Amino acid sequence: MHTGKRVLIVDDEAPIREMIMVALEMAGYETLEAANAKDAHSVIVDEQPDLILLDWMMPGTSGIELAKRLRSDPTTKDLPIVMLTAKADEDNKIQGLENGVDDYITKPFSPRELVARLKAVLRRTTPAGQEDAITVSGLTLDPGSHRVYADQSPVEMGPTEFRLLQFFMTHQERAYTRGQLLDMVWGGNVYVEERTVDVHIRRLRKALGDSFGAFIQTVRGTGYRFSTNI
Amino acid sequence: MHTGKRVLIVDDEAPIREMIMVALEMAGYETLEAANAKDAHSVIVDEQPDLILLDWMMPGTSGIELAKRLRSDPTTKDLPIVMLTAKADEDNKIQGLENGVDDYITKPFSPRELVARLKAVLRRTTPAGQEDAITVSGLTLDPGSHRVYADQSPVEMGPTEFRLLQFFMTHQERAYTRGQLLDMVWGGNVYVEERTVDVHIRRLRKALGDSFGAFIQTVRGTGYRFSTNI
DNA sequence: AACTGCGGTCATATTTTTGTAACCAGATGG
DNA sequence: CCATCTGGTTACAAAAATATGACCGCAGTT
Repeated sequence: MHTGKRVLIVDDEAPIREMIMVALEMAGYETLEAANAKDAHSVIVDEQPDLILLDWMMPGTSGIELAKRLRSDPTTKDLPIVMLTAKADEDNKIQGLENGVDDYITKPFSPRELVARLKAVLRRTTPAGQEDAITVSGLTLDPGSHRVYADQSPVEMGPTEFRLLQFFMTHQERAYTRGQLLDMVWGGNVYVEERTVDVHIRRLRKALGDSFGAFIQTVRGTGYRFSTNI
Repeated sequence: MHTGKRVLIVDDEAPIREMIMVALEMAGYETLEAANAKDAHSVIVDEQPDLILLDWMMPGTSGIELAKRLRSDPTTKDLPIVMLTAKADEDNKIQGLENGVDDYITKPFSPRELVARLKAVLRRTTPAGQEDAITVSGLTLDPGSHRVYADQSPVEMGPTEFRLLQFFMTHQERAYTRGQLLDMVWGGNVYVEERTVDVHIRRLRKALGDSFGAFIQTVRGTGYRFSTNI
């Protein structure tokens, strides 16, 4: 079974990370790891995992602190977070849920339980952008067939334009800087000129034609935005 | 483009510092320099740079030592650090990351890569600002989408007008002089005529139309005020 | 090797934005 | 009612940001 989903494990204790990694990899997930909140943040930006498994208690920035930060950043606010905690502390649980954590697992836990919970969280958080086609005002993007339709007729575009459009259609009505788009669409760790974004925006608009291309709006001094509200 | 970000370069070799300074200044950064850890510390305290670029190997206190020290001091623990090292030594990298270094560049490197990495680090360490939309009497300003709505319909305006309105909507019912507005909206250390404010007020009022423009009120002899109380 | 698709960069148009100056008009104070 | 202030408007040129077209190089094909 291959979900291809990537899970980032954040815990300061290496043996625990190791144990979890083994469990998840046996279940068909890919894993990434980080020993502290700061590293975790870098990995998130660079690798864009599908879910993050976060230890509550860590030296330095605590798990809850990191969760809060991820929630407040528009580029990571939809990233599912599952909290790990050593004690079944109800207060923590409440606090965690209030901060938008998606689930909560108390140590010790069985690998079986862990995998089951992750699967549940992923099931209810992913269909948004991964599986189903999105349609807005006659423009349809289907991740399954990897195709885009403008009023039923197929539109040709390159892979980067496709990902860019996919990102925009799943994040409408919000302005993104070129830097943010590079992080989200190109992925971190790649160092390309910000102006390159302009060029791909251009290619995307051209592919979409005048009427649909108008959804991709320039926000002067900031970046771009997808909106059907012209 | 002026980011205004200040980068402190710490390296014992003057030519290297020089080279880096040129590269960064061309990219719009302000630079500071220090030849050793001790000087660096003074500069950090005095000038409070936004990021520090730190050579690994230096006579006296090593870069990693300084990094550790900066991390342990509460006043500097959030200061982003990028390490420079002559050799692509994986061990160093690990050690560096464990000590909370934000990124790591191995010499030799291209100015392009350097600038790109610094930009990426600053991007992920600079916290996001105000995110929630503000609505007053049918006038909505949404920082997220970077849009203004007057009774649901989008209003077009330039970046400066947007910032001006944002300032006003977050500081209502209070008169500001042109000088204060220049400081708060344009930012300090820019020299522009005070009368320029009048022109932007005019543009903002025009964009908002008669009814909403009336919220921007002239306070004769003083400056302007935002108030829904006509 | 020639061809092709794609991504990134650059140089050059084009469009917007911005700051100022000049000129007006209403308010203020004798 | 006049002399002045203070703010309102407009026009305009410089500056900044974005759009666009062309080019180059790298992989994968033919």
